[in-house]
Amino acid sequence: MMSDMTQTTHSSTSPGKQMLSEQVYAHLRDAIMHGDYAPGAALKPQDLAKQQGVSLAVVREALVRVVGEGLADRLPNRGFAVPAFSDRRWQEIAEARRTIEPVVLRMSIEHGDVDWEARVRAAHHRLARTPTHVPQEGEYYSDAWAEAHRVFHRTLLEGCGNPVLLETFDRMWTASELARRFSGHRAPGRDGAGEHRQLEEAALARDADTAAEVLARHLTQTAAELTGEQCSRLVDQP
Amino acid sequence: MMSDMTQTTHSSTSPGKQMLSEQVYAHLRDAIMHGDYAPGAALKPQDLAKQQGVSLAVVREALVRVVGEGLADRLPNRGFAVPAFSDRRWQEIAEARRTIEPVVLRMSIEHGDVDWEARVRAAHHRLARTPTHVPQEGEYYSDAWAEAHRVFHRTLLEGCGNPVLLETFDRMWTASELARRFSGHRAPGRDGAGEHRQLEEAALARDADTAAEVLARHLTQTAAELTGEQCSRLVDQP
DNA sequence: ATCGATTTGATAATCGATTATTTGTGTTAT
DNA sequence: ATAACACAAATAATCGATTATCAAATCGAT
Repeated sequence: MMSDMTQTTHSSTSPGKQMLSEQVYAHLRDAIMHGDYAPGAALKPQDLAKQQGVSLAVVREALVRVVGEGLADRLPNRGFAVPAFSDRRWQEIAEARRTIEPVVLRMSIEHGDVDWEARVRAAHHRLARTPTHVPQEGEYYSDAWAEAHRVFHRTLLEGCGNPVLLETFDRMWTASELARRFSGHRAPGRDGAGEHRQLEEAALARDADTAAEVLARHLTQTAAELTGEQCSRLVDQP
Repeated sequence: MMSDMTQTTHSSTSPGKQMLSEQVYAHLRDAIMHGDYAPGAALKPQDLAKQQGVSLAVVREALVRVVGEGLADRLPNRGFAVPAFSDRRWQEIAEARRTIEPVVLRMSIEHGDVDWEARVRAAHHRLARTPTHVPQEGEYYSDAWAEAHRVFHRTLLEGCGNPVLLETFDRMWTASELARRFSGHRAPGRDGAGEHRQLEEAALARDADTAAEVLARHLTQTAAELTGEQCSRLVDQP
């Protein structure tokens, strides 16, 4: 793909002249989250350095950051590797989300202002209008939908106004998406769109109880899908 | 079996051969948490490298990790620095803990087994028997007590059996301790020991409601002390 | 032939030096 | 006197090469 090798282009606006390690880090992060590497695959600094046209040091720095975010494992003296999520690991992540996110959602609904309401509406609109799949882009959810999905769930919680809690959400969402990506899961038959609409409605109606309950069910069902893979054990959601 | 012929370069203590970056990271982490650096102080890679007798690369790697854990800030092209916590930042951390920890404590009390009960007893015993202050060690809580305190609170939650939730606790505890260290707070007049005993009793009695309530109050009061204290000694940092 | 010790190839970890950026200082023109 | 510019010192970021370590392949003895 296109790699911005431009050295100190101080003219253009967007591409920016950030630190090299930042670019490499972002690239690595996106690649892992996109599923470009198989679970358990080794992330060899030398290959990455050559491939990105940078030195070992910057690759190593990026890798350390990636490990810090849980997007890679570090085997002592054996280099870095894409984490291989076990079924148990996925369950733990899902349980953590079920434990924390409903509580934060309650706080968000209590504290959120009008601007938050508007952003929730906007995020849901974008999510609902984004196609979940695009044929050209592979078998999994489209990148655009995955991002809209993340933004919607995050926006729902942003009313809490607490950066620490939102950062916790970010970490868990990242881990959750990575595990989902590796679960080899396909689009479920369940009505995700309906659940999202319910969430939006309850949030805007300031109905914290309903919203928290819907979110908990939403997360429970998402987890059930992935672990009980071949299960046609359908969801009770009308 | 191969005997330990590998005599590390100059390491005196037994455990021996870790990665250099790991040692430097641990040292840096402890130093920051101990308050060896003033809030906002610059962490100069060159100085640290010389001081630790290692190369810039390992220091840089350690610094990146430290930044990832929130124990340092990274100013682009301006190096690393100890974070300067604002009053607002501290409030946010405290609120996040009040939001999450009681919920996890409930889960812990529901799921914890007998081994967990034993560990809670042990942790509380150690905490109660450790002096909060030692004259020689400065004006703040003793290192031993701080560690016992952390272990007690963590053990209380460990019954939940979810590493993801415990990792969340670890991050928040670290941030909380760092902020507390920088708040310039002294020993409060409140009965912290009594609260801890209440927590232990409620947990072992499997009284989730009481335990969660006591924990929430404990965290609220801890936060109130620090922010209240700062009214007398003002902090100008925005 | 199998088990164990040893060599070997690959690569992770580290280092010393180079380049690029920022900050502070001094100079000059308005 | 002030502000803008240019220069200089400090240091952050990066690079190329070296050393240490591990895993697989090889060899030898029972």
